[in-house]
Amino acid sequence: MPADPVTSLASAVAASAGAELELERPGEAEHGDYATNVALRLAGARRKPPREIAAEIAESATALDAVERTEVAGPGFVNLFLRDEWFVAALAEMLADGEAFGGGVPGKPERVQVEMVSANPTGPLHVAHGRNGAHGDAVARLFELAGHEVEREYYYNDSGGQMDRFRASVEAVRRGEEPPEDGYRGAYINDLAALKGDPVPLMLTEIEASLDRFRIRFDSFRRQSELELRLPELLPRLDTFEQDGALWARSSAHGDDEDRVLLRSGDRTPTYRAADVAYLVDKLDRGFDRAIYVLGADHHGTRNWYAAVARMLGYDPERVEVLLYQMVNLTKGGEQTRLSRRRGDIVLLDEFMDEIGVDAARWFLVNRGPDQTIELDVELAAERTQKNPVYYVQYAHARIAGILRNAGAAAVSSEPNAPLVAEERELVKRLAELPEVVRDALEKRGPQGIPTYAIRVADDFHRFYHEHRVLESEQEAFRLGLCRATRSVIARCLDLVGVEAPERM
RNA sequence: GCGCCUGUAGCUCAGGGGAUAGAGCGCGCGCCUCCGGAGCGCGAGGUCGCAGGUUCGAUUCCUGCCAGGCGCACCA
Repeated sequence: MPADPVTSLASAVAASAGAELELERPGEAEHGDYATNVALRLAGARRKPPREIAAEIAESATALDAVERTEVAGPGFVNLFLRDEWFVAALAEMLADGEAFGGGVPGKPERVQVEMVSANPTGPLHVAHGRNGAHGDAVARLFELAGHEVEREYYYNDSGGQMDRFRASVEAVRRGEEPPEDGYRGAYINDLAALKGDPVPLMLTEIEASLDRFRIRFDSFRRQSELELRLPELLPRLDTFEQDGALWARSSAHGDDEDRVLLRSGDRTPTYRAADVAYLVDKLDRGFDRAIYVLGADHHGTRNWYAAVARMLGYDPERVEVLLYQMVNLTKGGEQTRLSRRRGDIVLLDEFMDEIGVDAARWFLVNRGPDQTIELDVELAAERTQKNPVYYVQYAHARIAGILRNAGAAAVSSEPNAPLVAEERELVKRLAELPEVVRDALEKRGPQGIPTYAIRVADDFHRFYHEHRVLESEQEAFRLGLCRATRSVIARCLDLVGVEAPERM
């Protein structure tokens, strides 16, 4: 089992108290290292005053080795004050775990597929696609850290009206003509026209290059045209009906918000929704325990469609998960006006990365919860790029790397030579939070807690560093151990959001 | 009209049934004989949209209302 000192302590306290409980870090130092509100929760059921229950729990917890003393406070909180031994043991566990600290061994390891970005290759990626990828990739990394097997997939439409217009536009330019009225235009169309062959794979190659730069690698790609071939076999297995000359899925009867057209009236060609059916079967038949769709909130109307398809086909709908994220709203110079490509404003992912760098770009796009619309002032983002907290966190990492470089072959140990100082204890407690922070982020499919936590870690480290010397101090070995663990935690957090952890800056 | 999301400090946002609601930026004041000052400390700044409800306790949960965003295609 990977180290999780806080949970271990909580279990120990729970055992002595005879009740499930959680520990939290009080806001005030006088309230101890950890506190629990079980007594308040139990008061109703046990029909006893909370402070009375708290006193009993406090009494029994005092017997624990890790606990120096306890107190009952406020309406019935139990505050725990821990001995140095607990901090020393916690650090030792973290160091023993090394890179694995924060990870997990799931009771039931899953094969997870995260399908993300999936922009149709009719043009370069926008910042909104960046949010899709940043979010999806972070969730994927969380699953991996938790011990699951993850594959990243990109799905795209390579046939149909949109792609026809795209190809026609490139062809027109190649003939020296203007793209059709409803076609695509722009510098990239001219660039594609200068190359030979089908523009779709050419465009896809460029998209892949952008994503590679954005540090997202895909394990597989799926094309709509290929999947559609299975439709004649699959559609009869669905709950369908004919109306107005079209074939409909009766998805509203299976949990969807409405029915969907599968085959158009007239030419009976399959819709995108029909291709969804083939794709879902394709995913689930490949044996993924969990198929995750990452979709922009403008697709929220179809969030129940996928599970409905799974139900109609007899699959467990629990295997299908739709992650929604809100829009990215770019403004410039504080004005609420939308950006326009025409004005040469930044809306492309590549331009965004040019402007603020890959690290800040990844950070900005997972920094906020997926349910929150991102309001981004491009001017400020570029101007304040050096003030971005991402650099604050990276700086802490580089600073520690510097100390460890200077330390050379000096001994590293989790055993202290003297009583721990407040900053050391605070830092250990902070590092010990990682397993829970990671679990929480995975559970809510919201990686925004990671950057926030990373800032706190950097904060505690900088404070510790400012107050105490590491090298040539009487606590050198212990503090080097603390540095090593801190660096590892920061590196882990940065990795989870796709940001580099520099040795130097 | 219906559905989803959001309303927390000047700005951008975390948080979330409990003890004095947090961060970054911006603003004000301090700190470099010292392992990296891309740093540290202190301060000003909030009726957590409004009104009810549940609860010993609500900024957090529920309902209604107000405001904003996004959907409601035989586009993807």
